[in-house]
Amino acid sequence: MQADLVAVLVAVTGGQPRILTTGSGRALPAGPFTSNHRSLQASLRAWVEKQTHHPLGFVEQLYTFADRERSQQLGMHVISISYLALTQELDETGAAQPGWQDWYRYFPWEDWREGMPGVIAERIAPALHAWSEQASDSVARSARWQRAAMTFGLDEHEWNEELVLQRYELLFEAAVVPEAWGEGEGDAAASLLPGAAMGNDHRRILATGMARLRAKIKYRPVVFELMSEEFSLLQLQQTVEALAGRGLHKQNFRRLIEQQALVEETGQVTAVGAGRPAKLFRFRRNVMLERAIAGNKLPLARSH
Amino acid sequence: MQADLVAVLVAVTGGQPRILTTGSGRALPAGPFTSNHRSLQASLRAWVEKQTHHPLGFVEQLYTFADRERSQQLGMHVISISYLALTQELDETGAAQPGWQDWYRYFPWEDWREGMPGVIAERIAPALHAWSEQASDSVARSARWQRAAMTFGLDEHEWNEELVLQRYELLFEAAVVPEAWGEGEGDAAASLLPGAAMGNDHRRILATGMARLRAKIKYRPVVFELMSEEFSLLQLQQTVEALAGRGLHKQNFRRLIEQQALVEETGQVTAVGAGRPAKLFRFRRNVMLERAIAGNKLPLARSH
DNA sequence: TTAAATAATGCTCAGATTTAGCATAAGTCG
DNA sequence: CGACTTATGCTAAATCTGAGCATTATTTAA
Repeated sequence: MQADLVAVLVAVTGGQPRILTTGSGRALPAGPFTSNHRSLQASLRAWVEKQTHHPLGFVEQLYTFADRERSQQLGMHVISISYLALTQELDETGAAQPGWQDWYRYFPWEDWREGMPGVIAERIAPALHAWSEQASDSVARSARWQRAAMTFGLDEHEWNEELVLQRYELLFEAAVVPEAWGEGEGDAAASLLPGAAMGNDHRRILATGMARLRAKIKYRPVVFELMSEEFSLLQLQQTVEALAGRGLHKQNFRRLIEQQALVEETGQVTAVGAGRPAKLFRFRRNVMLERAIAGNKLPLARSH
Repeated sequence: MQADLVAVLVAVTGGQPRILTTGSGRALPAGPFTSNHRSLQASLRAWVEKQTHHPLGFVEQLYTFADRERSQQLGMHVISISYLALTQELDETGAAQPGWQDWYRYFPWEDWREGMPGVIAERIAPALHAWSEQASDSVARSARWQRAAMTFGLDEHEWNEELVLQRYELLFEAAVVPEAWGEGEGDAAASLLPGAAMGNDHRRILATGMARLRAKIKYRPVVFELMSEEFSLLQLQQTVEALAGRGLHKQNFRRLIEQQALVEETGQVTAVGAGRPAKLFRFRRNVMLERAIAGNKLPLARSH
């Protein structure tokens, strides 16, 4: 039995959520768990930090799975232990590192910052409707559609940004993502959705990581791991929006951040472009402990 | 490399939260991951169901760890994958199964149903205070006490029932639990707290499971996996209270349950003892899907 | 038979939180 | 200077929560 580590390594650059990939964007970075490390997490940290030249601010285990399919030999399992980790894309010199991709490249339907993405009404809803109709009896048909509608915020249902994994799994079941097809099995291409696929079950792991992060930012101050030392509240908000895939109400966002005393003013203001200059803030790392224990909230009300 | 499965198997019987143990209550049930199963979860399910003669309603992975310490040979790791699973203690005939223990036996300080347990003021607070004082400088001392106070709800701090793991780890660091001591290392016994220890890191795993479950019942309808087919709202409430380790406000509890349409009346009433008979309810399994997707809430306000 | 005692339920209220906007201030740009 | 952009202050309304009062239905003890 062998153990692999797989990482969903997230950064937010220029208001876009990014993940580190390998294999021309078809895989998540992965490596064997080498026994010369004390623990799994230590092993992961060492390995990722060597690749990115950035300390990992936040690391969290996602899920462990063992799939026989993934191994050549029958009866042989590879155990994969997946992690979510937060970092920054650019190194100290601001140089771009290769391999980073926008995560909405893999999940175009997850980005609701500009409202419901066209792909949902144009492609996903019809596909899921067709899938619903394939069910044997009318009860199963309506159950399928119910599920589809709730998961994707169709009909009267609200969009819930945390259901990234459920949505992916639904699309998988409905066989409208290429991963659901075996090797060279039919002309899938025609019926496929936009959104890049990945090898193995890496897109599923990515979905798990996205879901976890979207849930986490609501009650733990992890966003700050993605920010540079000083930032404006708008930058902070845009980072949250990038991750959550939805717009936030600006005034309420600010109120909550300041109310919880998560940040302090640096005294500086932004030098740049148009509009009134924004005050700069820094994260009060000293509240880390309290908040990590007590919990905190980020507002996720809709915007506009 | 070898993989073990460890299960925190929870039931609530007679208003008490119970866990399945082995080795005279010194260990959690564990077994090797056998390769003749498709997945980890399938393997765990099969194995536990054989032991308990109960289908597992709810299974969730907790954490995977690899500790060199746990293995004899240097450089050899055993990977342990821990799970939380919910079931019922009694089999169909109502016969008691061996090995079940009250979980507060291992964590007496976690049961606040009758208010703050005496052990906190009498033993834990003094021990943690002493530990704080051992720190080198005054900043570290006050940081230690701050942490202790927040974690255990001392001073002005609120008790947070979800911090089971943090509390255990704090006690471990302060070396007031026997697991923190090496084999036969000194007369620990004198300074030890009430609360049964476990072998390996099983008490830590149990703490992880308790914490996860306490968090989960607040937003997923998992309590129902622990109930029998029909139940009164008081029984339901007492089950939640048993898990959460705190009392709830009865009227508010009912309001939330009914408001969310999680249950439906069976038309029956309880036959038993004192007081006005209670209506019996059953869980509306058909809302399982919606709720599993949409989330739901259990109230956890204090009672009295 | 009646007075506790025990539970179940119905309702109300005040305070806190959340959502959605309005209004204004302080800059940049053409 | 006027249009435009972004930052910020404030508030009203709706909802959610925590607490507690009051009443009803049964069992048990006096």
